[in-house]
Amino acid sequence: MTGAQRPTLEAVARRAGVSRATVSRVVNGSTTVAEPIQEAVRQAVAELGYVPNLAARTLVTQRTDSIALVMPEEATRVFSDDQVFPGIIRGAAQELEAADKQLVLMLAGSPAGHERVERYTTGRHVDGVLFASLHGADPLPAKLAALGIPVVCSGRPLDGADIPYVDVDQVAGVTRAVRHLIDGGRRRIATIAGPQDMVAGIERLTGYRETVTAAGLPEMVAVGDFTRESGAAAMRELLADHPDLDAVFAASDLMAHAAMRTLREAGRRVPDDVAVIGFDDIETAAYTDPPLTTVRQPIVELGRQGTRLLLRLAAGEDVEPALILPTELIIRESA
Amino acid sequence: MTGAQRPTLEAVARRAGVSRATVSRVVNGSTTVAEPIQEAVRQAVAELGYVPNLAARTLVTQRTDSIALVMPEEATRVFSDDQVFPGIIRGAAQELEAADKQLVLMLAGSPAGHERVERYTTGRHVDGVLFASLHGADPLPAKLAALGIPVVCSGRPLDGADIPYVDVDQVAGVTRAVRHLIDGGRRRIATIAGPQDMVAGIERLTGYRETVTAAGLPEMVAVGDFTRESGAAAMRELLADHPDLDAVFAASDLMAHAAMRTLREAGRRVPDDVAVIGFDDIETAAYTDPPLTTVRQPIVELGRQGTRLLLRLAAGEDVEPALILPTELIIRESA
DNA sequence: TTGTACGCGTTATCAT
DNA sequence: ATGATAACGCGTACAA
Repeated sequence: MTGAQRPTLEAVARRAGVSRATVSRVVNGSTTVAEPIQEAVRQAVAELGYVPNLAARTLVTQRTDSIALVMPEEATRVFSDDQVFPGIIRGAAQELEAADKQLVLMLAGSPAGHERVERYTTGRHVDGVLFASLHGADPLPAKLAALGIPVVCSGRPLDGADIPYVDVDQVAGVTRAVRHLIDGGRRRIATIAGPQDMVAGIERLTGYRETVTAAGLPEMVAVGDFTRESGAAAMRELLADHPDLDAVFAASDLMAHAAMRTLREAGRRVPDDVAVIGFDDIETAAYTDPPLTTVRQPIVELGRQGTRLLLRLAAGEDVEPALILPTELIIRESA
Repeated sequence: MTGAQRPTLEAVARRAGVSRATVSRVVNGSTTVAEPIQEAVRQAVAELGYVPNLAARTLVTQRTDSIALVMPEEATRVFSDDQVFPGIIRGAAQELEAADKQLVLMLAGSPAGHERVERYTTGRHVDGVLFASLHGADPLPAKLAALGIPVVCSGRPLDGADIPYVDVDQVAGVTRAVRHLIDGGRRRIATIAGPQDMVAGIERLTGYRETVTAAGLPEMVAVGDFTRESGAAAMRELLADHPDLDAVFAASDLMAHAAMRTLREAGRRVPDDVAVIGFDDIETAAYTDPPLTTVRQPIVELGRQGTRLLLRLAAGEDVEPALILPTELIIRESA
């Protein structure tokens, strides 16, 4: 029982004994239609099970009622148990639901994928584009903005493009974490930094550097890419280079988790010998051994606010150039 | 520098000195166009930066080139560090990318959300719908199928509807896990079951029951909802009811993780006093203390295969009624 | 307040 | 092989 012709505006009009235009008005909530007629139309709509054809509507209104969420897809990272990207998806979905718009999810990992995203978004097939933290200085956001397409980034764009963005106050969060270590008497504080082609990686390292330097303490840095594997490798590197370290700030909880395990394997006790602090506050953080002290970022809220900003932009409003959300230091037992 | 009119087929045609129809043919890869003309058209397309208007195309072709991925959204579950849903998203995205189609993500948690999904999908705004594991006996898949809309479920539909689905062999996976416990000499094997309104929860419990019963062992069951919190509560319940248990099979890694912690807090050693096995093999499983023995399910592959099935269905092919993927017992140190 | 008529950009059906 | 031309379903000036 397939292809039963979908009813069109025309069919509803016939049924209700009015013109297409009137039906269109009722469907779109115009107030200039007499009440009894509205009622008749609504009845016909219900009887026929009429649903507007979005393609036709888009063709004339030039709106698609959908926005794209673009995420970098490193095969291994985006959907490991890192909760950052899922959190952003969820926040965006919530906000779009309220606005009755669709979420088109695009992964832009491979060059082919990136090309595809570019084709799709520049083709104006969406009303706006929300970029989740990109790698390097991707020129696409600026390109879209130049085309007049609403764009918002999650995380400050690295190429300095003048694109509205939402982010958490990375430096402040890291500063609080490192201060906490210092206040706890730690003096040889290392860091496992995030990837230096992502703004979150860069800023968290900056926060570390500024804070230890201001305290007159030495810098000890190893670089990872936010994953557990990289965290373990970085921790081994730090232990080899600085066997006397007494604390580690890791730029992600996953790296912190792996670092704790590596420390234990090396015979160091956490936090007695080495204190560890992470960043993110993923759910697992409360279940590590010992439970992880970490900097919580409101990741779902980031997705929501970014989407809200985008919707306002798409509605033609002026928006603030940046929206910075606060972080919170969650003190558990690892530091 | 905004709204610069997008070039249309008409503009390209003028530029290339041919008709709209010819440009359309070239753009859509028809072979019946003379080579030199093809070249001229392609040049014009490139110069003008022409991109087809999808709405116009959809209007006439009746295809949208997008499919919907519908997920239940329990505020807490879908995007916690459970990797099931992100994994399905990723698999679907990969497969759709290859097919050059878009992924429209819809969360159907609230009644309002569910209603929205229904409106959108029945409105034929997508070429097909992939449902991620649903709660209870949702009538929507069957309703869509009755409308002739291609539908595939991830996980067997609970209402017995005749919808094609993909799933892993839950019972076989659980059986292997419980057997492993029995082979290791365990005789008082409890389970922390998943929610009994989801097919994965039901089947994993079935697998447990069948296996322990076949071995002449007693059943000890507590029910959770796949989350850590519920796992901890269930473990406490089991300890209270059956203090002499010597093994636990948990229907998710998150619950297994929490169970291990609860066991330790109760003074039981894992695996010496109580062996623990989970289900999923999320990344964290390798990093728990001790590392978790678990049943791995190929979750990304599930998303891929489901999407592939859906695409074939949308292409008018006949497809097999079900596709069952194998699981694998990953033996680590908890059992 | 309601209806008429046009146009949105594309593909498909015919002729040629 | 190519070009007119008619849909596709809707929103909206404009007319009544």
